[in-house]
Amino acid sequence: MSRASADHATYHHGDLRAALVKAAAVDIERSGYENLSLRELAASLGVSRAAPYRHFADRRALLAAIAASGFYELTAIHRNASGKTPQARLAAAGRGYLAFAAERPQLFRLMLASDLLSGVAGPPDPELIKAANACYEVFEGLVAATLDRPDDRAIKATAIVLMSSAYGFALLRMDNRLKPLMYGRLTQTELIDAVLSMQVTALPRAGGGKRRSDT
Amino acid sequence: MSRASADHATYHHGDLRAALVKAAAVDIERSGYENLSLRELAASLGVSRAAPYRHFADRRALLAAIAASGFYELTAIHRNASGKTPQARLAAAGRGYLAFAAERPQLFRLMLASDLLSGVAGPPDPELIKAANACYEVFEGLVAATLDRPDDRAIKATAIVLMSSAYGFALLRMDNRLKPLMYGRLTQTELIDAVLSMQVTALPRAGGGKRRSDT
DNA sequence: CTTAGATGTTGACATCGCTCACATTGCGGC
DNA sequence: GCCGCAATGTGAGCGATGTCAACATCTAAG
Repeated sequence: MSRASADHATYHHGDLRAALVKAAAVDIERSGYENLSLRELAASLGVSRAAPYRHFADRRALLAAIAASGFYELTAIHRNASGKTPQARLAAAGRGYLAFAAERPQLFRLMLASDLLSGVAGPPDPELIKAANACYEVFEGLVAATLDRPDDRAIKATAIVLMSSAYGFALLRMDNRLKPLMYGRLTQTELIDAVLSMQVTALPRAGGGKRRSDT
Repeated sequence: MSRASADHATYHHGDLRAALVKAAAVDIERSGYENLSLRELAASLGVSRAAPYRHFADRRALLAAIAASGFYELTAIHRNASGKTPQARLAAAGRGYLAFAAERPQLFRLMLASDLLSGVAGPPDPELIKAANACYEVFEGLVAATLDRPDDRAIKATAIVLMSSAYGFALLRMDNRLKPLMYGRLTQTELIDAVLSMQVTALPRAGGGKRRSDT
């Protein structure tokens, strides 16, 4: 039941499925999901090359399972975000989200920027869709709690806009891509504050005003 | 055989390098950059499978060239954004950016969400870095023009926040991932308006105020 | 015309995802 | 206890892929 250790020669592998997901997640963080090799992965776990196919239909299915587990984790982060006010809870969730993306950038990229959910390389895994939607709904709940008059349109518009900001910033920040832009000028935390406060500033108006920018 | 019908062909295959980039971009839009096959690509152009290696060191180099050409195009879009006021020009550039992402989602993903710039699977291509930086700088210029007192910190903070929003929204919107969330409630254009107006609302304060959100 | 360099081809190799036939283990029914 | 069945792991192998080396061909310069 516990994680099978390499030294213990077991009849069969303890829980190969879980071991595969775990080891693959580590591999991915090292070299990106595009470069994950199933054979190499199997070898590193001491099983044959065909063994993974007893638990996953194909490579995409493994990646989908990894992504789904990532969404479960992210959902828990959102659920556990604590604070005295709804705004504080939302901000805490946002920081948790950005921390998650910073610590596991390649997993984050697999979850939200791969072809797994796009359907361009085959229909998306149903469990993955469910996991991603569940994560979104928790976030939407956090957003709804911060609105004074939470009608559905305002909730969704605000949630999507906030999510876009956090998502885009998380991806841009990864791999130190932003670093050359702020040498000695802006620290990461200053930037995060800018993102958060900018959104909070604009928040009350979101979805409500018909205010249009001049085209 | 199926020679390229280039009437100004100088030697064997006209301009194979450009033909490769162009055909590969089409292939990528159909099935994602992860599933691009060099051999298939070469065959579709009527050349042998080793021919591409006369122009690109490896598969990554081809992908990098495609991504770079995408950045050139995006830079041109930003440069050509027209409007009466700086704000209008910035908004026009934003719409062009979102339109680009909507029309060529897989190219957009390759440019901004692949492992090419991350360095996790080898050092990034220098030309690609240059192309991406050039694109950013044009955008930063558009942002700077909208600020009243454009000190460097404010410019960079605002540019990054705006870029994050547009970038995240573009990626979230692709593959109709947002569609289930707004059935009969929000149209795409309404959402785009929300993103833009929300940013514009918050814009004057960005990077300037020490205003902190309650944590 | 000659020749050097650029461009394209053929053959080969290692690796990859994936499948199939077979061996082994564990568990539930007798 | 025993047996059989389903789950799990193995090994060999197929087709496709990225990549390289040796060879062939064409262009352009001298």
